[in-house]
Amino acid sequence: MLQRPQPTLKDLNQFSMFTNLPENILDSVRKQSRVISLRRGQKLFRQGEWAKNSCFCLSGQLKVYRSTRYGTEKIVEIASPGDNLVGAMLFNRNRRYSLDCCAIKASKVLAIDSVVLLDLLSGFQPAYLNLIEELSDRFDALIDHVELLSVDKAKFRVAYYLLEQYNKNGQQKEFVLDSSKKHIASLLSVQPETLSRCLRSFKQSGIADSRSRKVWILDAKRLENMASGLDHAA
Amino acid sequence: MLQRPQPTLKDLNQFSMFTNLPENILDSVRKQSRVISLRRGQKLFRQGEWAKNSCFCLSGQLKVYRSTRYGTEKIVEIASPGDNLVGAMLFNRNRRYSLDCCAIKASKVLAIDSVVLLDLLSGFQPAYLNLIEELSDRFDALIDHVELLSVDKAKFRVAYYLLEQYNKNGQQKEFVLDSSKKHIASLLSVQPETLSRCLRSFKQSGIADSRSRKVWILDAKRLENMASGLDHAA
DNA sequence: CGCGAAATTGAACTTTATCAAGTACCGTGG
DNA sequence: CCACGGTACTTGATAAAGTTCAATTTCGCG
Repeated sequence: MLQRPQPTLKDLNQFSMFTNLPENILDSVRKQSRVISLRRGQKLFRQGEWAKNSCFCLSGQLKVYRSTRYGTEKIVEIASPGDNLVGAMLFNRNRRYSLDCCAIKASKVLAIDSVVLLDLLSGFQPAYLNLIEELSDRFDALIDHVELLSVDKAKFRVAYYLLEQYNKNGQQKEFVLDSSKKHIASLLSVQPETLSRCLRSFKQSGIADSRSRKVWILDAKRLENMASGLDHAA
Repeated sequence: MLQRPQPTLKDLNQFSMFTNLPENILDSVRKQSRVISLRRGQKLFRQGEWAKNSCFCLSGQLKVYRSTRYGTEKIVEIASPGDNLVGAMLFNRNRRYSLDCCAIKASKVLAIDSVVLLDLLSGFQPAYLNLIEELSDRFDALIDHVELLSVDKAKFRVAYYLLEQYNKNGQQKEFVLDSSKKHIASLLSVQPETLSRCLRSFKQSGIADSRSRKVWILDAKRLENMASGLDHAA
C-alpha cells in the first residue's frame, strides 16, 4: 500500500461530509488524512479487523462485500470516486469492520483515523450534522437494499438498478455501466446468468438494449413501471 | 394515542443508550420524554412522515416494516421491551421515516424529540459514545440481515433464526417464540408456508421440535452447522 | 495477437411461491 | 365462562422462477 502523504482540498470537497466546513477545520482534516494507493485486487480491510480508519474513494473502484457462510461473496457497495466506503465509518472504540473491501481497479483511498476525524468535526455543529446525515443516508440506503432483496423477482431488481443508473446519468438514454456484470449481479444478489437473461428479456420487449457495458434506455416509462412492481410482464 | 406524561427511571435503564449517564442528564431525558400507549393494530409512524421523535419500546410488541412496491409487507424488526425502534433514531433536521411502525400487541412506547435528545446527550462524552455505538450496532445488524437475505436457502434462514432465539434464551433447550410465525416469516422474507415446512423438516430430522409457539432444540450442534451453511441436508 | 476472464446461452434441476382447502387457535362480545 | 368469528397455521398440489452445470462466444488487457 503505497502512501501519498496528504490529499488535496479538491479531493476532500467531493464528499458531502466535508462541504461547508470552515477552512481551518477542512485543512486539519486534510493534514490528518493520508492517501492509500491500491493495486487491482488488493484488499483495503477485512471483516473482523480493527476498524481504525474512515475511508473514502478518491479514484478507481472498490467492492465492499461480505464473505458469506456459504463461501460466496455478497457485494454491498461498489464504490466509485466520491463515495465513502460502507462500513468504514465507525466512530466507536471497540468496533471492527463487518465487511471486506477490495480494489476492483487500481484505486486511491483517503483514510483518516476515525477518532481524530470525530474530534475535528465535533467542535463545529454543521460538520457534526453532515456526519449524522451521512450515517442516516447509509441506513436508508441499506433499508432500500433490504427491500430490494425481499422482493424475489430478478427482473424487478435489474430494472431498479438500470433505472438508478439512468437517473444517475442525468436521464441520458445512453450510458455506460461503471462495473462488470459479475459485480452488478452480486450487488443485486442474483447469478450472472440471471442478470444476462433479464437484460436479454428487456431487449426483446423493447425496454432497454445493451451491448457489452453500453446501455440504451428505450422505454423509460415501462422501465419505471417495472421497477415499481406495476409491470409484471417481461 | 393515550399519553402518560413521563417514563420512570427504570423504564430508561433498560436501554443501553441510557446506561452510565449522570443522574441529572438521565433525569432531563426522563422529563423530556413521554409515554405513548398504542392499541393492537395502531400505527406509531409511517414511511415518509416527518421523523420528529426517537422511539423505544417499553412494553408490548411492535413491527417495523417497509410496505413494498409490490404491496406486500417486509418486516425489518419485531421490537420487544428494551428494543429501540429501527428507523426511529434520526438525528438530522430534514429526515423522514423510511419505515412504517405498527403495534402488534397493545404497547407502550417511550418517545423523545430527537433534537432535544441529541442536545441532552451531546454535552456528556460517554453518552455520546453510547449513541454512536447504538447506531453502529444497528448498521451491523442490517448488514447481517442483508447477508441472510442474500443466501437464498429458506432452511438456512430459519435455522439462523432459531439459533438466535436459542442463544437469546440462555441456550435453554425449550423456549417460546415471542412472535407469530406469520411475522417471523416476514422478518426472514419467506412465505408462512415455507416457514412451516422448514420447521416440519427440522422436526423430522431431529434437529428441533416445535408445537404452536413452543420450540425444543434437540440437536444444537446440527442446528449450528445448518446456520453456518455446513449442513445442507434436511 | 493471444490468453484468461467475463458474458452468454441452453438444458436440467431445485427450490420456493402460489393457490386452495382444511384445521387450530385466540381475542372478543355475549 | 362459553360461543363465535376471524386470523393464524398447516398441508398438499401445482407452477413459476432462479440456480446450477456445461459449453461456447466475446471481451479486454498485456
